Amino acid sequence: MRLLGAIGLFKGIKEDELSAMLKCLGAEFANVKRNTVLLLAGHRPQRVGVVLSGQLHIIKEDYDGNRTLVAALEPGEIFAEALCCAGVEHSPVTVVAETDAKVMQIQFERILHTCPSACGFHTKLIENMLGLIARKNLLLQSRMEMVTLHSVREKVLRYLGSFGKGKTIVVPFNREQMADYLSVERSALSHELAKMKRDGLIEYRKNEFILR
Amino acid sequence: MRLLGAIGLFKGIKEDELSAMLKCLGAEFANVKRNTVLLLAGHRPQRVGVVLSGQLHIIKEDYDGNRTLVAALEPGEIFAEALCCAGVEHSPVTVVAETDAKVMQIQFERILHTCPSACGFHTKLIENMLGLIARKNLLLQSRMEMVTLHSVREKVLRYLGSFGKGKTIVVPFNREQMADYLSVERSALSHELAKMKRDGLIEYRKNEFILR
DNA sequence: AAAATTCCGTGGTTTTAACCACGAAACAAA
DNA sequence: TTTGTTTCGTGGTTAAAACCACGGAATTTT
Repeated sequence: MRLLGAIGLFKGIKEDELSAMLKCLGAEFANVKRNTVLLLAGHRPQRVGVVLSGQLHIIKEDYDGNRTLVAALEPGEIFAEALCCAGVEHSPVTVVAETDAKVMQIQFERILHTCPSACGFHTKLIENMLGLIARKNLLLQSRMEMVTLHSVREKVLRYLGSFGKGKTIVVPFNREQMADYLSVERSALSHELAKMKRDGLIEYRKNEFILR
Repeated sequence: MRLLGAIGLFKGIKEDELSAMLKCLGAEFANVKRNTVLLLAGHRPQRVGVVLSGQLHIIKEDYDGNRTLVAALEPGEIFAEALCCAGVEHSPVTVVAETDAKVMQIQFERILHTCPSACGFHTKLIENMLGLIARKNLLLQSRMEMVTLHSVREKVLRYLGSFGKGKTIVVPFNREQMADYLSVERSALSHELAKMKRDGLIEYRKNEFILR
């Protein structure tokens, strides 16, 4: 369980406190097979999940039946935390194991409400959760600003600009993913990048960019 | 201060506890003139604000100097809470009074960390804050899903669909605002709405819609 | 009621991005 | 090395949305 210490949710909690805490929180560990459903759309999210190994997918089923991938979760990431904190009754998404995986799940109630023995880590845990969700908030906010720009060029400039000018930027995406992130079509992105290079605005090779 | 009891942040806190709590939190009240800056971009957000009267604007200054309005805050709304919770050092936005206004500001530290006298409302307050931010999160998430759809029609269907089918939907926007929200151009939205009416998908008069 | 202002729909034009198809490069596997 | 597979750029076409301009309806102000 070396991983646990590195998870944002548990930041600042001493290694030797961890196991007592997990017991107090009613943490459950599960080795799940591919395609196991960890949270079903429509149900009430009551547990915060932590991915320990493998990959989970967050799936949204449209009103007319077609599925879209909302996110892919890697080890160390957590899920259902915002749903729990918001107190939603019916989850809008399904969480399913994309590969065989190991998952930890914690009763949300036990995080929030101090236990009879008033363990010291509750406040820290809540503070961490608050920080995580707030940061996700800001990320969503800034992505929204980017996505709502009105041209591919603006989006690219904003995106690269967020890293800073002049220096080499290693974008953590391939073209397809970058296009998704900016919410444009892949080939349209390629076209625009080529134009911007011609116009002397940027240079790039693969996923390394320099903003002039 | 009747308003305070109705604010999400203070939900569940008894009326008669409120004033003691505010003292404990170091709440400061201010009557500010139009154009007063309440939080300056680049500075460290340390206080959570509550609008008591008037209107505030959240402004973002682009790298190249042009200002955009991120949000307009009405009485009862709070601001800077996500920034504080995320622990950001330099605010990306400025908050400024658009009209003369009355504002309450609370030291974030005092919300988070229980005071020496261990007032009982801290946990409740933090729980409320967590809920507010988590819900904002989900809102952003679902708006993102809408905004990233690839046609005006899809956006409209998704938006109206979120209210439900068959019944009369009173959209809380005029056309311009609705277009902004969907991130499309106003006249393009009008065009598409007209087409959708012709196609028998929707009916509408002004901001009242029915999704068939 | 008249005047002014805001809001909305609509036709027409232009610009842009989506879409499609394909080939070369990069990379991985055999 | 050959083969297969994924990734990316690019030309050409089509579809869609942005943009513009205007007029009438609706609303507010005087």
